[in-house]
Amino acid sequence: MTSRDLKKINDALWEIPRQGGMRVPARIYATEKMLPAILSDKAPEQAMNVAHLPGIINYSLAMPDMHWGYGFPIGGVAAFDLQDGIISPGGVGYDINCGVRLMASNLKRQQITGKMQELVTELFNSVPTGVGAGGRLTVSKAELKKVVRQGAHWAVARGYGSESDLEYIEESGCVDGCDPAAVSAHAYARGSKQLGTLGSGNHFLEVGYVAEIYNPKAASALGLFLDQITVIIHCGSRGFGYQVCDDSLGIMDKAGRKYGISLPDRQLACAPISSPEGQQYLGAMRCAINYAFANRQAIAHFTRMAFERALAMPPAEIGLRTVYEVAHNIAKFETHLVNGERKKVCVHRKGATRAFAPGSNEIPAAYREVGQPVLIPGDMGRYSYVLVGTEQAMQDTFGSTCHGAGRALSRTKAKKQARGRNIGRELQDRGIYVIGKSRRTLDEEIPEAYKDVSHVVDACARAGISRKVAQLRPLGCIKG
DNA sequence: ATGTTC
Repeated sequence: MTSRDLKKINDALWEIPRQGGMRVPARIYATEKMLPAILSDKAPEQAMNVAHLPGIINYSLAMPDMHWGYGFPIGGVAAFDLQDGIISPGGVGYDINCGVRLMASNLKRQQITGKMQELVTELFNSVPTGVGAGGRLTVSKAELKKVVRQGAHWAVARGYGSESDLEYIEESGCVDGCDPAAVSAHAYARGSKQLGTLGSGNHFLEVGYVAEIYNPKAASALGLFLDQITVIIHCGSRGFGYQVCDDSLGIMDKAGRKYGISLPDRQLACAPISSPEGQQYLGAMRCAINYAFANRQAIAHFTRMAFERALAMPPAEIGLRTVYEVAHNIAKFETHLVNGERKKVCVHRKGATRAFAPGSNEIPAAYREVGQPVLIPGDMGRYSYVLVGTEQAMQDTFGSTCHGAGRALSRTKAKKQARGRNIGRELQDRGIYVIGKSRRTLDEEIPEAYKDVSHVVDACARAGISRKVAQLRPLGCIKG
């Protein structure tokens, strides 16, 4: 695809007109400068494919961090009519409820100078990390059924973190409508040993600090101040969510044929929301959503413990509280304004973040005036961002924005570029102490493997679908 | 993303 195939809507928004079997146009959020990289990938074609799906409302949307994914593009947002529309596992992704928690402390950067190595080591020893990591917290299948019903509440009830965390998690850390009977024995078996584990790939736990504030009023509402020590936890539903997704694909493939849904790409396999197959996936997916909420809640607890041990300070002095937690691989029923009327729709966000406007009841009371916090991790070496949602996002993107930097290099290309280098040492020279479980992951995750997240965030700000609040910079990190 | 899986 070339830029000639796009119609310019404004400086940060482009449209692929409806053509062929597309039911709606596709819209890409990006600045002109970002277009060549976006168009060099198959992701725009995937956004067009999504526009073919039954019941899609308004547009097939793609955020500036879009790139190629399974069926739907990563960075894709699509809402479907509850009567005529579909639910698709490819529109959620393999890592169901992959998401990000931001924690902020009472500490200033200067207070932990020289302690980063100890702190990161303690974190690495406290949070199981890497492919197949598990074992810290093992639960029976019966207990796991409670986990998938209760989400983060399950973790808090068992002493992992506090009640006050729950208010600051999207959906308060638990969604309704889960169906534990829709989850396979294999998924339960995989999930039983993986609560409180980080995983691998782009998942990480990072200690950083507030480096810049763009919006003092919003930063103050979120309790953020310059040089404040922060923690970002990025992970998902581990083998449990993966298995739920995998189990559903075969079922969806058959359902597509049964209901006569014609697809431009088999990976868009889906079923009508109202069908038994659609309901089964929704029930199982919601179990995985809650599993991920419980997972991040347990990790947050281990993080607090590690801080206390490494810094030899009491919890009140460290003061690590949850600023907010977002999901960025999820499908949810939400009420949006469609053609001037409030309507409940099924929003798929795959590598995209909810970004609700000021005033929404879904936002914690303390933040309601400034909008929903949106947490955008960058790469290991540069920076991450805190944004807030806007009214424009409610009107244009079903209350959604970007989710991260987006890959610039494939894993294979990144590994090739990292050959002969010592990535840990390079990052240490930049003042970032990293412990990685495997050298391979560290190589795949070199900063150059990612686009500059500031460009992504600026495109969303320019389009008006979120506002910049603060920039965070890394000091230490653990990786799978 | 996942973990060694027809």
